[in-house]
Amino acid sequence: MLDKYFDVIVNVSLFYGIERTGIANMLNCLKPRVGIYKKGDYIVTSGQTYENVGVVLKGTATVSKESISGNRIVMTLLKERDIFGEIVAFSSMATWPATVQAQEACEILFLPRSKIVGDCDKMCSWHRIFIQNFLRVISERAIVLNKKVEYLTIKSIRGKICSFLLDHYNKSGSKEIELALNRNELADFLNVSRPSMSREMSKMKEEGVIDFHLSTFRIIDLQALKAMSEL
Amino acid sequence: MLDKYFDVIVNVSLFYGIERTGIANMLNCLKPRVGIYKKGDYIVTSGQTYENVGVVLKGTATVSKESISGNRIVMTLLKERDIFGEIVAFSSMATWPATVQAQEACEILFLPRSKIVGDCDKMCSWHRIFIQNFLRVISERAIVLNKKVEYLTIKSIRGKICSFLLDHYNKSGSKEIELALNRNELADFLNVSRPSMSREMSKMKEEGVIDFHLSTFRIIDLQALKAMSEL
DNA sequence: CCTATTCTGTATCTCCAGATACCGATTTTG
DNA sequence: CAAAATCGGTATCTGGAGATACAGAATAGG
Repeated sequence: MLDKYFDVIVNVSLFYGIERTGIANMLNCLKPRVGIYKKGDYIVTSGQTYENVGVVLKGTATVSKESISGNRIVMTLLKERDIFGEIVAFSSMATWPATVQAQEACEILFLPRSKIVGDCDKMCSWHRIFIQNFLRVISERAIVLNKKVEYLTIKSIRGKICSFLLDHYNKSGSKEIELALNRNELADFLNVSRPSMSREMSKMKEEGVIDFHLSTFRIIDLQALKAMSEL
Repeated sequence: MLDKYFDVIVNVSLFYGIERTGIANMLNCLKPRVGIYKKGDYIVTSGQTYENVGVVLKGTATVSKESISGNRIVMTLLKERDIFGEIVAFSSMATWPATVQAQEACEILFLPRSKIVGDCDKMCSWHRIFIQNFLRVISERAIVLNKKVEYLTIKSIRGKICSFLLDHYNKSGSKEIELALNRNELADFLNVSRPSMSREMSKMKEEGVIDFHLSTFRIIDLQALKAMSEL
C-alpha cells in the first residue's frame, strides 16, 4: 500500500541508515496512516489532540500559528520528506501547538506516537536505529533553535552580521562566503529591517572590514570582525 | 557504589517512572562513571570529545560559552538533579559546545551515550521508559527554546511584556500573576534593559492596562493587552 | 531595631534602527 | 530581446530604547 511512496520514505531523515526491507518491516509494525489533502485543506489544526508525527510524502504545506490577537503567522514551509510534530511527540503536550495546512495537494504519512518507542516486543535492530534517528532529529532541531537564540540575543545589527559571517567562516574555513539567502531572508533571519541591515553592511565595507557583491561576501579584516561580533 | 546517590538519582527526570530496582538494573547496564570535582575544576571543556550525558549528583556548576572574541559568558546554572549535554548526545556533534565548571564542590554522574539507546539485548521495559524520558527531556528543551525565540522576535518592549503576561494568564487562568523573577531577571529574559522595561510597565499602569506592585501583577484590560501583544 | 544592601521606579540625554520612498541593477518571462 | 517584476543600495526623518544617575522602597543582616 505504501509502495508508491517508498522512494520518498527511504530518504526521510527518520529512516536514514535502515535498509529497504527494514523500513518495510518497520512500517508494518508502526501501522501508519496516509492522509490525502487538497490545496487549502487543514492537515492538523492548532488545539487538536496530538496523536501522530507527520511526514510529507508529496506536496507542500505551511505550519502556522495563530497569534494571541488572531492573525495567522506562517512559521515554516514543509516540502517532500519534511517531518512535522516531532517535537510534540514526546513532550507532555497533548494538543497541536500549530496548524498545518496544505499549500498544494498533499499526501501525508502519520506515524502514531504510541508505536514509535515500541511495544514491538523484540525491539528489532532497525527499531533501535529508528529511535536514534528520532533523537538526532529532535536534538538537531534544538541546536538550531539554540543558535537562533544566540543571534537574536545580540543587540546591534553590526554584531549580528559579524557573528553570522564568523559562523560561516568557522564552518567553511574560507573567508569567501556564498550565501544561500537573499537580503530579505537574511534580514528576516536576523530579525532586523532590510534597509538598516544594508546600511550597516555598507558601512562595514567602507571601513574595510568586509567586502561583498550580491550574495558573495569576503572577510577582509578578521580581527576587526571578531572584535565587533558582540557589540 | 552508587548507593549513596540513590535518593538523588531517583528524582532525576531521566528516571521518572522507573522503580528503584529498575533503576538499579539500569545503572548496572549503563555502567556510569562518577566524577568528583573541587570548586573551580573543569568538568568538561568546550571542544573536548563528547562521550557522556552528565547528571549533577551534588553541588552546583556553571555552563559557559567562550564568545568569538574570547569572553566567557555564563549560560546556565546547574544544580542537583540537573542534566547537561543531553542535546549533544544524539546530534552529530562530536565535541562539547560549551564548558561546564564546578561552582562549588561537585559530584557528577556520566552516562555513556553509546549505552543509552541500548546494546542491552533484551531492551528491558524500564529501558524503554528511560528512552521515552530522554525524548521528553530533549523535546521540552526544544519547546522552551522555541518559546524563547518567540519572545525575542517581538520588537517592542511593550509587546514582549504583554506576551509574557498573557502566557502566564493562559497557563494559570488567573489575572493575578505572581512572578518568580525580579526585574533584572525579567529584563534579562526579555533581552531588554531594566529601566526601559520599568518605563514601559509604568506607562501601561498609567493607561490602566495592568497594575503591579513588586512581583505581583494584575491584568486589568485583557483586550488591550491582547491587542498590544505583538506591536 | 537600626544599618547596610539590594531592588525598583524615574528622569535625562543620546543614538541606533525602523519606516518609507526611490532609483538603479538584476533576473524573469513572455 | 524587451517589458515587468524582483532585488539591492541609499537618503531622510523619527521614535523607541539604551546608558547613566539617583532617590525611595524593600529586604537582609547584625
